[in-house]
Amino acid sequence: MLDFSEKKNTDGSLTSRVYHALERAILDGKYPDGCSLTESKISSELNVSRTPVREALFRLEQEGLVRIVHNKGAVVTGVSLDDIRDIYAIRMHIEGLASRWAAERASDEMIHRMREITDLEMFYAQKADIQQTRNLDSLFHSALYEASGSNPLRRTLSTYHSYIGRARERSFARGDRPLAAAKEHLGILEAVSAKNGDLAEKLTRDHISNALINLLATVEESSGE
Amino acid sequence: MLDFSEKKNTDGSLTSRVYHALERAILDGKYPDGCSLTESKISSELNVSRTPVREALFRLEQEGLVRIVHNKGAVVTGVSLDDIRDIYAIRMHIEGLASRWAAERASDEMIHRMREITDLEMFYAQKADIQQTRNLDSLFHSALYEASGSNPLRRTLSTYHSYIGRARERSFARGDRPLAAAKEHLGILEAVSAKNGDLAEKLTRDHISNALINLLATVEESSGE
DNA sequence: AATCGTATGATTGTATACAATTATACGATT
DNA sequence: AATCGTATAATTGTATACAATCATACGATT
Repeated sequence: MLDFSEKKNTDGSLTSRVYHALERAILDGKYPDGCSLTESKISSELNVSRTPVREALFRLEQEGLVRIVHNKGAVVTGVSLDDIRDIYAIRMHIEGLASRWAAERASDEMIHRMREITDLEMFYAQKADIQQTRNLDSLFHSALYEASGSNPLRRTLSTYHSYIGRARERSFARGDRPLAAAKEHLGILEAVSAKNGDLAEKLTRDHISNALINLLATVEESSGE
Repeated sequence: MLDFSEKKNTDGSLTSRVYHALERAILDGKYPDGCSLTESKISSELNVSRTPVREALFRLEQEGLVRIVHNKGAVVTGVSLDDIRDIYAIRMHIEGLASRWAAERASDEMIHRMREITDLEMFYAQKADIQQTRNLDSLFHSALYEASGSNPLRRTLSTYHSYIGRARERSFARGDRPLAAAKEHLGILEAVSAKNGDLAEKLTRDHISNALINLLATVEESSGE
C-alpha cells in the first residue's frame, strides 16, 4: 500500500504528494526494478484521478527513477550500483567546483547559514542522532549548492543528491561516518569562509571520495551477509 | 505564431510537438524572458487541448527553460549568459570524464559509429556547410555521451547540450570554428579509439575550452555592434 | 482620497470522458 | 500442434468539464 501522508510536501499539490509516495515506494523497493506502473492502478490505490499520477510519473522520469515509453507506459528503472558509482565520480569532479565558487561568491549571510547547519550537525553527530545528522548533511550540501551561485550546478547536484538519497540512507548509518562527515563539512566551510577556493575544492573532493569509500564498504558488507 | 510542423519529433505525440514548438519559440525569443505562458492561450493557438500543453510545460521546466509556480503558472526563464558560462565550466570538468570512460568502455561498434560521424563532419566542414556540420557536431557529442556507458553522465550532458543549443547555433556560424571543431573531434576519437583515456580527457577539456572562447568572442562581437 | 473588502473574471488543478494504441486471448487455418 | 489473424480487453493519449485558487476591478467605509 502506498503511503500518502507526506510531510515534506513542497507545494501541497496532489501531483507532488503522488510523486513523493511513488518515489518512496520505488526507493523502498515496493516497486522493484523493471516493474511496470499503470496509471489507473496507482490512481485507484491513492484515490486520485489519473492526471496527478501522470504528472508525477513525468517528474519521476526526469529524476531517472522510471522510464516512459510512448503508448506503453512507465517502468521502474531503479538505482543501479553502477549509476551510483558514476554519480560519485561525477560529483568528485564538480562538487569541488561548487565549493570553489562558493568561496569566491558566497554572501556573508549564506556562510552564516552554513555555519549554523554545520554547528547543529556536529552537535547531533556527537549525540549519535543519525536521523537529525542525516537531515543536516542534506541541508549542508543544499546550502553549498546554493552558495555556489550557479543555477545549472545547483540543479545538477540537487538531482544527483536526491537520486542517491536511498543509498546514502543506508550507508550513513554506518559506524562513525556521520561524525567524520560533519568534521569534513566543517573543514570545507572554513575554507569557503576564508575564501580559499583551492583548499575548499580539494577538501570537497576528499569528502566525496570518503563518502564513496564508505558507501562501497556498506555495499560490500550487505552483499556479504 | 507558433510553428507546429516539427520534423525531429521524437515520439509523435502531441505533447512532444508542443514541447518542441515552445522550446523553439523561447530560444528564438518569441517568448521573451519573464513572459508568462498561459495554458489556454497556447492550446488555442496550437489547436490542441490543455493537457499536452501542460505536459510540454513540465518538460520545459525540467530543462530549465520555464519556471512553474504552483497555482500561478509558467514563466519563461530564458538562458542567461552566466548560466552558459557555468555550463561550459562544468562541462570542462565532466565532458572529459565522458571521453575517458568512452576510451575505457566503448564497444567497437560505438567507435565505428563515431568515426562515421566525424568523417561526415569533416566532409561538410570543408564544404562549409554550416547546417550539416552543426547537426553532426551534436551527433558526435551525443555519441560520445552514449559511448561513455554512463546513464547519469549522459543525462546531465545531454540536458546541458540542448540547453545551450541556441548559443551554439549563433557561435557556430563563426569563421573557421566548424572546421576546427571537426578536427578536434577527430583527435578525441583517435584517443578514444586508441583507448588512451588520459589523452582523450585532455583533448576534450581543450575542445570545450576552445568552444567557450569562441562563444565568448561571438558574444563580444554581437554586443559591440 | 486612501484602503480595505468583496465580487467577478481569469487561470490553474483535478476529475472524468472519449479516442487511439497496444497487449491478450481465442479460434481458424495449415 | 503451431502459427497467424482477428476480436476483445487493458492501457495510454487527448479532450473536455468541473473545482479551487489567484488576479483584477469596483465600491463601501473611514
